[in-house]
Amino acid sequence: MDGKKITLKDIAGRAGLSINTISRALKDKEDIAPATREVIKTLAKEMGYVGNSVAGSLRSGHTRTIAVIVSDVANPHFGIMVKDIEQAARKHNYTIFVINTEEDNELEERAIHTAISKNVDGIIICPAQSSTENIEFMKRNGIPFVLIGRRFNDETDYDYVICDDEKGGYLATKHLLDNGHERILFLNGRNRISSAQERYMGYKRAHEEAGLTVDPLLVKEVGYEPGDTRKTVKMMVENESFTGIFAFNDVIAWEAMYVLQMMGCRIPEEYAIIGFDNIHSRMFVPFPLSSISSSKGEMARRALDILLRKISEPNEKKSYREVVDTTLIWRVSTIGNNEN
Amino acid sequence: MDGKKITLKDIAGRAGLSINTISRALKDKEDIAPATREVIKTLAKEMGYVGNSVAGSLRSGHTRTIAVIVSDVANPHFGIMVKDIEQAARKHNYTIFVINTEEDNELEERAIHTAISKNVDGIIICPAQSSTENIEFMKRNGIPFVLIGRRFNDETDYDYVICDDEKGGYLATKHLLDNGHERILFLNGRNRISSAQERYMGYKRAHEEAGLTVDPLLVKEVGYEPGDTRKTVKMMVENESFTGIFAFNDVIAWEAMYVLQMMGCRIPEEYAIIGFDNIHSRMFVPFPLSSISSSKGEMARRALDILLRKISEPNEKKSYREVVDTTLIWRVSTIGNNEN
DNA sequence: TTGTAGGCGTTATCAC
DNA sequence: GTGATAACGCCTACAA
Repeated sequence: MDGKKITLKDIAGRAGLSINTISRALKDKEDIAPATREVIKTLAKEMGYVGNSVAGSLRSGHTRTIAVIVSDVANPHFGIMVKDIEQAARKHNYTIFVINTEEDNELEERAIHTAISKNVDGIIICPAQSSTENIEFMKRNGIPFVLIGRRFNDETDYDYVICDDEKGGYLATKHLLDNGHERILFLNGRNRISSAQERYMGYKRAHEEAGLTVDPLLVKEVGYEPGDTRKTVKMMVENESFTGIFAFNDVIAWEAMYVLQMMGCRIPEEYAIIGFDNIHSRMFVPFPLSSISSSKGEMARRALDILLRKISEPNEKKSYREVVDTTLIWRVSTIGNNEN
Repeated sequence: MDGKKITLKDIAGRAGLSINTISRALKDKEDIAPATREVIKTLAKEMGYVGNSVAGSLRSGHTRTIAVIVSDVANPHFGIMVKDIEQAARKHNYTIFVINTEEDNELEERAIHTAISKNVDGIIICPAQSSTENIEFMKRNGIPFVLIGRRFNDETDYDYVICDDEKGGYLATKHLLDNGHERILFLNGRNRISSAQERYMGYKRAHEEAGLTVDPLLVKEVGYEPGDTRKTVKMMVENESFTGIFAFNDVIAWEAMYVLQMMGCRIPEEYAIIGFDNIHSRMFVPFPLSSISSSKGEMARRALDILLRKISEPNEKKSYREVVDTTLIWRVSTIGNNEN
C-alpha cells in the first residue's frame, strides 16, 4: 500500500496466481472463473492497485493522451479553449498535456518535441507562426495534429479549425462605421499571425465598402505583454484623432478601456470600443464590451473531433479546413443603451 | 520519416551498429568514440528521431510528468496558477497534465486515478473537498502530492500551499468597515471549501473588532455557475439593506458589479465592492476592482518546488504547510479617487 | 480456466 | 569503444 507502486506482479504474488490471470480478471475477460475474478478484484482494490497505462501503451502503441499547445493558458481566450478541449477529451478517455509557447518559436519547437517524445496520440496547437518549420516537423514525423485559431495560407495543407476572422474584422469595423465612427484605431495582434492578417482584411473591406481608405497610422500591432497596449493607447490618444477602437481580442480591449478611463475619457461617448472573442459569454465583467463571438467551445470540440478522427483513421487522406462562423455582439461599449 | 515512428532500432539498422551504441551516443555518454557519436547524431536528426521517453520511463521509473488538478482552467484564478506551474515545471523539464474537476467529487476521483495510471511523478491538486477520501487515496497510494489553495483542518497532515485566507477576509472586511460600511454582503464560495471557511473567519473577526456582529442573512454561498451570483445579488439588493460587498473571488465580484450596473446602481457610491485574487495584476479590466492579492505566482512556484522536493526525496518525512501572505489592494470600486 | 512466452522501446550492467 | 542481455509492467497469442 504505502510506498512503492502496486503492480500486477504484486497481486499475483499475493494471490498465488499468474500475472496474466490477474490482468485478465481485472479487465473482465470472459475466460476467468467468476469466483477467481471476484477474489482478484477485491484483492486489487484492497491493495490500492491502479493500472500502469504507460506500460500498456508501450505495447498497444497509443497513450490516450494528447498535447494542447497554446500561447498562454492564463489568457482567458486560451483558458476557455483548453478547458473545453479537456472536457471533450475526458469524455473520450483522453488526458491532455498543456504546454505554453509564450508565442516563442523555440518554446514551440520544444513543446512539440516533448509531446512527441511522450508519445501523445495527437496534438492540437495554436501555432506561433514564426515559421512553418515546427509544423513541417510534425508533418514529417507523422503525428496527427490540428491547428486551432490560426492557419497557414500558402499552399500547405495543414488541417485547421479557425473562426471566420475576416468576417469578424469586417463586422466589428462595419459596426463602428455604421455608428458614425470614421476613424477607427485597430489594435491588432502580431502581424505574423494569420488571424491578425485576416481580421485586418475585414477591417479593410468594411472601410472600402463605406468608400473610405484605411489610414495606416491607425493600425497598430500590440504584443501580449500588458504594458504594450497601455503605451500604444496612450500614445495614440495623444497624437492621433479617432473615435472608434477595434481590438484584436477582449483582453486588449479591456486594457484599452482601462487606460482610457484612467485618462478621463468616456466610453462610448468619446471612444466606442469593440473587442474579439466575446469572453463576456463565459465570464461577466463589469463594463459590457461589444465583441465578436468566435464560438471557442465549438472550435475546441471540432478540433478535438478532427484530431480523434485522424488518430483512429490514420490512412484517411482527408483535409480538414473548418471555419466557424463569427457574429457581432453589441453592448454598451459601442452603443450607450442596450440591455446585454 | 513519414508514417511510423523512428526508433533506436531503425537508426541502429541504418548505421550498422547496436541499439545500445545508438542510445549511448545520443545521450552523450563518454564511452563512445567522438566520430561515431557525430555520425549517429547526424543520422538521428536526418531520420527525424524523437526519443520515446515513455519507454524509457518504464525502466527509469519516473516520467518527468506531473498532474495539475483544478476546478476549472477557464477561471482566470486557476488559469494563472496553471500557467505559472507549467512555466516553472518546464524549467525543470517536467510536463503537466491538466485535468478539471468542476468541483465534483467523482471527477476528482477519476482525475487522480487517471494521473496515477499515467505514472505521473506527482500531483498538484486544488481539492474539491467533498470528502477526504480522494486525498486519502493518494496518501495510501504513495504518490507525492501537494494541495494548493485549500487545506484540511482536522488532524490530517497533507502538505499544502495556501494563501492567508483568514487575513485576506479580515483585510477586505476591515477595509469596508473603515470606509463606513456597516452592513457588508459576503458573497462567499462553497461552505465546504477551506478557503471559504477561513475568509469567513476573517470577515467575522473584522466585525467583532469593530464591535459589530455578523448578520447571517448577509452571508451567502454562491457556486461557480454564472447565473448563481446574478440571482443572489438581485435578490439581496431587493430584500436586504447593505452598502458593502465582499466577494469570494474577483470573478464573482465582477459579475456582482455587472448585475448592480444593470440594476442602475452606482459603484462605489451606492455599493462598495471588493474581491479576492487580484486578477487585475495580470489582466487589466476596465473597472478597477479592489481586491486581496494572494500571490498566485508564488503559490504556484512554491507548490511545484515542494512537489519536486518530495519526488526527489521520497523518504524525507517532512511536512509542508505554507501560508503565503495576503495584502489589500484598493482601487476605485471601494473608494472613488485612487489611481491604481 | 489458467499459465507460459515474447515483445513494445529504452536503459543499466556487464562482457568482449 | 561497442555489443549482448535482462529488465521495466503490461498485453496478445498460444499452450496446457
